[in-house]
Amino acid sequence: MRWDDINSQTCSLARSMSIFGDRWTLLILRQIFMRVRRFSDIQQSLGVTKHRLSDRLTRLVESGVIYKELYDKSHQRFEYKLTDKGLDLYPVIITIIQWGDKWEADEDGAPIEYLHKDCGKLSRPKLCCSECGNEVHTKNTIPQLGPGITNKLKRGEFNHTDTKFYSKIFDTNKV
Amino acid sequence: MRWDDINSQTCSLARSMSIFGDRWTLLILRQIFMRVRRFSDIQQSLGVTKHRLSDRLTRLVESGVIYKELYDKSHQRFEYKLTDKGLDLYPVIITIIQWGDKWEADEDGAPIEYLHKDCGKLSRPKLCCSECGNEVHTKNTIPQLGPGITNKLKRGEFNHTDTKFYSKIFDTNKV
DNA sequence: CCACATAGGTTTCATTATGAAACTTGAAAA
DNA sequence: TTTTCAAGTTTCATAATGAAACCTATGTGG
Repeated sequence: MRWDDINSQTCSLARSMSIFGDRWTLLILRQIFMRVRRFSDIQQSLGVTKHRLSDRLTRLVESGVIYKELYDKSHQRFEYKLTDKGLDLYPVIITIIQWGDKWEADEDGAPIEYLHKDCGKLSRPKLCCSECGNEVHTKNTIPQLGPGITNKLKRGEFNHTDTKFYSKIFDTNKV
Repeated sequence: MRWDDINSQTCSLARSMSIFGDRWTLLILRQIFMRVRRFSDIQQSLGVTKHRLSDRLTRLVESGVIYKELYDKSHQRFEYKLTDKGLDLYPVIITIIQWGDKWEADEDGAPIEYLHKDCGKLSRPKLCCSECGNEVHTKNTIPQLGPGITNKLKRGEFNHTDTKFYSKIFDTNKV
């Protein structure tokens, strides 16, 4: 299956991967979160080639994750800033960093720590239930078919790729 | 910069990307979380080529995210299961799915919903502070240099790549 | 017993994606 | 006037990926 075909699937993870499922995109976004917002600053700090960076930034603008803002009119130069859609990637980046801190850091510990303004303490953010506030993990959640699938099934619009994708997980005939 | 060089950086995000920063790895792990654990089941459900799948599974085993468990002795066949390190990727996958549900789903809504056993309600997990429990987002957190950097700086072991990486974000001379 | 099927791969080869380095462009600083 | 700089683009070699055929050790139906 090709890159561009993946995001046609009815799967939020697959669609997300079609936007930032590569080596660089999340690193670029992290720099932007950290206020490294100009082309050459991002390029030099990450060691990504200009070619690749240019391509990734274009794609991120196209998918509405970042936008360009003029900061030097005479040179027509831009800073890259996060849209609301991009700002919403903060939990994704933090969660991955948390995992890396725990499982891939060396003996020295976490490279960066996060101070939470609300309480003034160093925070290790956790994933919590929106309803009861308890921590969420594999063992205490049950995935079930949502409207994105059941509606399509009712209308008979569930395609072959999606059927193969979900039939191993759910009994899609039982809806 | 090459793929294999990235994870030598002192950055938890970069190191994580060197493990699952590609189109397929997180999709494969998601299937394993969803109990799709055999080679051909994963392969057919995702539409990934056998070649790629074989390669990705090998890498995930090597990096300690999954392990092989014999389920058919005469055929020497294995299921792929998550280690503790792999199970800890659940928040990463859920957080990305949440983002995809919000920003990339079609009108029908989320393909899959998650029932939280603790409270019996459909949950939209959020990132919360480990100390005070309040939600964590860009605006209310302050990143600061952690021991993973300061210790190396004190010992003079901070390399050129890392310096370039962090100097745009922090004043690493001030430590 | 023979032909065929099945799971879980590996091999081969064409296509894409990526990296490295040189080139471009327009303005400004020395 | 020459040089520098930011922000790219172009070119070309190398690496990653996809598609499809092949392999191997069972198991099954006739």
